[in-house]
Amino acid sequence: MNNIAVTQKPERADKTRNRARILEAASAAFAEFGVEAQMDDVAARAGLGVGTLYRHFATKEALVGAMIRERFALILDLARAGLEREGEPFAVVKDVLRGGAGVCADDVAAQDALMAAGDEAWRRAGDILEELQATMQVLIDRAQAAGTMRLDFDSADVSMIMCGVSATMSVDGWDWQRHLEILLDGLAAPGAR
Amino acid sequence: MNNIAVTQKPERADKTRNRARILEAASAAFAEFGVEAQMDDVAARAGLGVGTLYRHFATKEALVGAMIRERFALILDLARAGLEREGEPFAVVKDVLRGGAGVCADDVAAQDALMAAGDEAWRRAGDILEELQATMQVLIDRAQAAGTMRLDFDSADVSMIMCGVSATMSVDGWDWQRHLEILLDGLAAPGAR
DNA sequence: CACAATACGGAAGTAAGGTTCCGTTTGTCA
DNA sequence: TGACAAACGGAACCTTACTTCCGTATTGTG
Repeated sequence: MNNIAVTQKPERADKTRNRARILEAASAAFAEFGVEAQMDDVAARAGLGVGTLYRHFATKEALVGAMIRERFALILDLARAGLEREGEPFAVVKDVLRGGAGVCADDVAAQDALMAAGDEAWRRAGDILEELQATMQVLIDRAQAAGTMRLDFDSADVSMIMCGVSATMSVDGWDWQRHLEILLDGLAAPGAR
Repeated sequence: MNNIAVTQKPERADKTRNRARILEAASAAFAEFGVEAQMDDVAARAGLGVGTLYRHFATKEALVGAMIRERFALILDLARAGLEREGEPFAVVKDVLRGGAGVCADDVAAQDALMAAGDEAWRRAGDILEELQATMQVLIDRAQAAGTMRLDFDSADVSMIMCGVSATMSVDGWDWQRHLEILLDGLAAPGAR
């Protein structure tokens, strides 16, 4: 984008530090209040003024977008690790999905915020989401080729079911792990369970 | 509640008519804008002033609560009809769930509004939800007794998975029916599919 | 038909929270 | 160490919606 002028001054140290602080504070704030978390609160937790927050992230949506990126980068790592794994391919798919759900569940309320995030926030993470989808597709292809996974399911559907599971994480008393397991059982090839 | 004085004057005709209009208008507005639908807009669609809207529903939350009631009353009818049906009990459970999802999908964006509704709105529909749950439990018991449905699932989990499916309905390009079918396959007794 | 009683209309009030602005402070480099 | 650019702080601003209030209109009854 703006890397045309390659010889630019390095970023000031406080800026780098503060960006990290903001992201951390935002995680905490969104975890506590969901989407309702307030910019003032995020800034306070980071020990900074709102003005500073806004110089790092021009809008609340941009901040949420950055958080989405971080989270999906984590999940992408899991999926990539799955590519290397030996063993029954459908089992690998299931483990990756369990892992991904785990990442979301680690921080349920922040998850809540992501679910309510606008299109714009998601667009900002578009490249990572695409890569994640491509990786999942490879894993799915393997499992389907092995005959252990149902055929009418692809990487686009992964987002759908993970969104469904995530949506249920924030309700007390609901057991999202069972929800996920039911879904995973449903993903098995007919007769393979 | 306030039916102690049984001999009260009948409601004025315009009041009854307007209440119905508001509910209809609210459906349309929520369908178009989700939770973001505005009270002013609902009033305008009903051809009424905001003041009138507020005399019928004291807060936005109360209005949403009334809508939730209406919707779940419909689903409750489906579940009750399921009680009468002959045939394989797990198939009945599946059909009722498909029907319930259909009711939600009829009006996806309104569904969106319900998902984002606060606790208070849900509490107002508490009695219907309880009855729905009790009815579903009967259907589930039958299916589990027949050995065709997985045993680690009860009526409380119904809300969870339906919420998961509903969360998924409002995204273009996602096939919530497949999502539901995967879940239903996962609900079968192990080895029964 | 007139009179209560009930309901309606919609402008104005209010609260909440995202965003801006500009004076002050901090970091970097010579 | 001094000077300039880059960052910061946070009070004030502005928009957006929900809600209230009270004068006006409608309904139903004797």
